[in-house]
Amino acid sequence: MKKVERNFFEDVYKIVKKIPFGRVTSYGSIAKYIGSPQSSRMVGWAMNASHKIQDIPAHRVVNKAGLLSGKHHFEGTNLMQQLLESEGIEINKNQIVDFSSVFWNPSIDLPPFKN
DNA sequence: ATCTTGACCTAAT
DNA sequence: CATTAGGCCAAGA
Repeated sequence: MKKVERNFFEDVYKIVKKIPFGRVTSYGSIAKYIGSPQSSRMVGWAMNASHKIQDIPAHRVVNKAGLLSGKHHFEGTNLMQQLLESEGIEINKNQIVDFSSVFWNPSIDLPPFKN
């Protein structure tokens, strides 16, 4: 058995994979769902490491303000925005339009924290 | 082993 | 409104 990633990262990946099409969520919400509401930075780190993993729609994860804080980590300058727009999400100035409508809260849509 | 940085969030000043 | 500080955990130098 090989444990390349910590349990924390795996949990993050699981949730990110479960983000529905055309929806987005925030780092903090994921962290909170896992049980560490103040470990949102780690979610970002998990995303940073997710570039080598497939099935990780990191473009669907933004910050709490609906700002594409991680767009600079994608290829090009606006790949993240294009991916989101291709899912029907409007973006203006790196900020998701009507963020509340497309926001997807794992704590609500998914069952309570279970491993 | 220590120190710094990081795709964050909240609260305080 | 801008800035600071605290918190969380991991990876790189």
